[in-house]
Amino acid sequence: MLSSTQEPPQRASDLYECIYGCVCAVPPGCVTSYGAVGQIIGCSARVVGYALHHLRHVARADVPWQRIINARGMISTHGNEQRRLLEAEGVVFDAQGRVDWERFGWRQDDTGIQRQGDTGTR
DNA sequence: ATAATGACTTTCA
DNA sequence: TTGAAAGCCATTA
Repeated sequence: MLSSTQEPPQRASDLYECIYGCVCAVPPGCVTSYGAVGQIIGCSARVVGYALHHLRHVARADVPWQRIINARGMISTHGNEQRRLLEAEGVVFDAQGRVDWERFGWRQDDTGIQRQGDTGTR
């Protein structure tokens, strides 16, 4: 698999594996959003969040759940703690506690920057 | 089987 | 600009 970081989900449990695979595919020092992963694997953002939350129920230290933040580039829950971990990864937060998608916003097709003048201000 | 929940997203006021 | 409500889909009870 050259680029397929995850395979099509055959079952609900496999769907979680897809999500974990996609999260694991995120390089260190980068962040992505729930919706982004949801679009990549083909499910809603809520499911991604639910899957990541399920990580607490299982031992999945291999999954950098910290790199997954909400669409606004901010952290919803466990803010301060997760933010500290991301900073340890090399991610920088601005005064508003937001991350610059221009620099850290990772996508499956990060082979090039393809964003369109989005300054990150939504 | 149905109902409720949830680490989200987007839109309207 | 910020704030609140609805929509979304899978999991769990």
